[in-house]
Parts: sequence; structure tokens; C-alpha cells
Amino acid sequence: MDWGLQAVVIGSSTCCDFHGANNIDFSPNLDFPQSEYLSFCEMKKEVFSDELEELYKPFYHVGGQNTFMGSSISLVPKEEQREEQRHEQQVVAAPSTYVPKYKKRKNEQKRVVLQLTADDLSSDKWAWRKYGQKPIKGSPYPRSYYRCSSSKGCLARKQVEQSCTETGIFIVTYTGEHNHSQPTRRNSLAGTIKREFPNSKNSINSPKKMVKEKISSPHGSTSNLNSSPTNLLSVEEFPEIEINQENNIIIGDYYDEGIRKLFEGSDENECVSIQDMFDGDFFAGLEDIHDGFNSSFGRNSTFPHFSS
DNA sequence: CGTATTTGACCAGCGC
DNA sequence: GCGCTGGTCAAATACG
Repeated sequence: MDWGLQAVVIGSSTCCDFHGANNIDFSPNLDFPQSEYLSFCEMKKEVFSDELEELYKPFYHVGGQNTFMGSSISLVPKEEQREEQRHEQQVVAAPSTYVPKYKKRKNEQKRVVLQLTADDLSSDKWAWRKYGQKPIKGSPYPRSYYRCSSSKGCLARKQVEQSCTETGIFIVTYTGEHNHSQPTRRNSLAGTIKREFPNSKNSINSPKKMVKEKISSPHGSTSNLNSSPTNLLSVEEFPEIEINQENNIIIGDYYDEGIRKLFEGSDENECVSIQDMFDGDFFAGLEDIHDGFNSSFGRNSTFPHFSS
């Protein structure tokens, strides 16, 4: 209910563990209490068929483990579990001769599909570099292809296309994993920021002449830090930091790993407490980022928004 | 000069 | 094998 395209497509046969997207929490959009789900599962075991379970698969919560809302329910379909057991048995019995039953498709990898607004798009704090654009069959809008520009060997990819059914909505697909932490600053000021969809309809038939925006970003990329998730209170001096209504610190809206490490070093599973932040030098590290922001746009200014 | 986007060409997977 | 389609490459170009 109400998920729309915020569904998650699990392209691999194993659980989805898209690095960096692990912190995306879809639960606010899923009004389906865990206790009800547990009892539903119990009932389902007795009454429902495997076919119905297949129907429910798209609504399973995605995380680093096979969990639903923190529970430890296995969400791997029964047939896959049996297949995995057979696999394990075969590996144990004859580890050198085991051949996977099905050839894996080349692009059969973890994918996370999100339906975002232009504002949501601009809150993506990874640095992406556009490497292609293709018209897509059945859609009046082209699909843009981005790769992570922070690290040379990073396999993270992002596809962005405008929804043909809802104007102002973008369908974003993340594939691959970042092999590095989130960048805290961009490498270069060269080049200018461009809209992800300068004019989607025109871009298909546009002449070769490139028309670039006269808007520059302190990060020299299509991303910016103007994040304003709903239901969150901003820390005035540091817009990169949010505090939710339970007083939990949220750094950025999801891709927070890099900034977290500014303060605490290397433990990516540990959260930052408010006290730790004020006791430590966390804000000193962020000031570096914040100063660059202010020097470019003035202290009270905001980053430019993209518009569709 | 370094880094960005654009865009036609190329490649690979898939269905027939 | 062939054609369609989506994904990627790389040369050209833009910008600070």
C-alpha cells in the first residue's frame, strides 16, 4: 500500500545488501506493524500457498540481513532455501566439482529502485558522473546513466529517468556498491553543474550544441547538500545534520558513512550520540565543509535546486 | 589542465 | 543467426 515505485527489486538470488542503501528506511511508508506481520506469517504457513508468498515478495523490507522490520524472519523463498541447502550439501560433498545450475545473467546484481522528487535527487551526497543517456522504449523521457566519480574503481552506478506517469517524479535505480566511504568534499571546482534533465523532451532531439547552466556548485557536481527530509528538525548551523523527534542524530538523510567517520574513525556500525558530537571534534570537521559552502553562496544562502 | 557532460558507436543479453 | 534493446565507451566539447 502506497509504496508505488519505492519498491525494491532484488535482482540477485541472494539477499539484497546494497552498500550505502542499507540506511534507507522504507518503514515510514509501510504501515504494517511487525507483530501483525509475524502473526500473518504464522497464518500464512498453514493457509497460503507458495504462489501467494511470491506475490508478497516485493513488499518485504530490505536490509543487510534477511529481516523484516528488525525481526529475524527468513525471507528467502522456500524453493531458494531448499536450493541453497542442496548447494551447500554439494559444496561440502564435492567442493571442486560443483557447477551452478543456472548461469548468472551479466547484469543480475543488486538493484535498488526509488521514486524520488527533484529535491530528493539533489540530496544524494555521493558524487556522480554522467556517462551516458539513452532513449528508453515506452518512455518519452531518456534514461541517464551515472557512475560514482569519487573513486576510480568504484562500481556504484545510478540510473535516473523521469516518470512518464507523474511529472516531477524521477525513477532512480542504484546498482553496484561503493568501495569507499562517502566523500566529504568534491575533488574539483572545474566544470559547471548541469541539470540531470535540462530539458528532457528537447534533449532527445536537441542539436549537438551543449547548453550549460550558469550555476556553479562548491562540489562541482550534480549533487548538493541541500537536504531537507520531512519530519526532521534541522540543526541551524549545520544543515548536513538532522535530529529527529526521538533526538536521534541523523547525518545527511542516508549516505552518511563518510561524515560519520570524520568523527569516529572506522566503525561504520556505531552511531554518533549527541553528547559525543559536542564532546569531540566532529563539528570541527564539518566546519571545513560548511565554510566552503558559505564562501560560495553566502552564509544564509542555500544551494541551488534542480528543477525538472 | 583537470573534470565535467554530450552523444554516436559499440557491445552483450535476450527472444524469436 | 538476427534484430531489438539497454548499458557502456570514448571522442568532442564546455567550463573554471
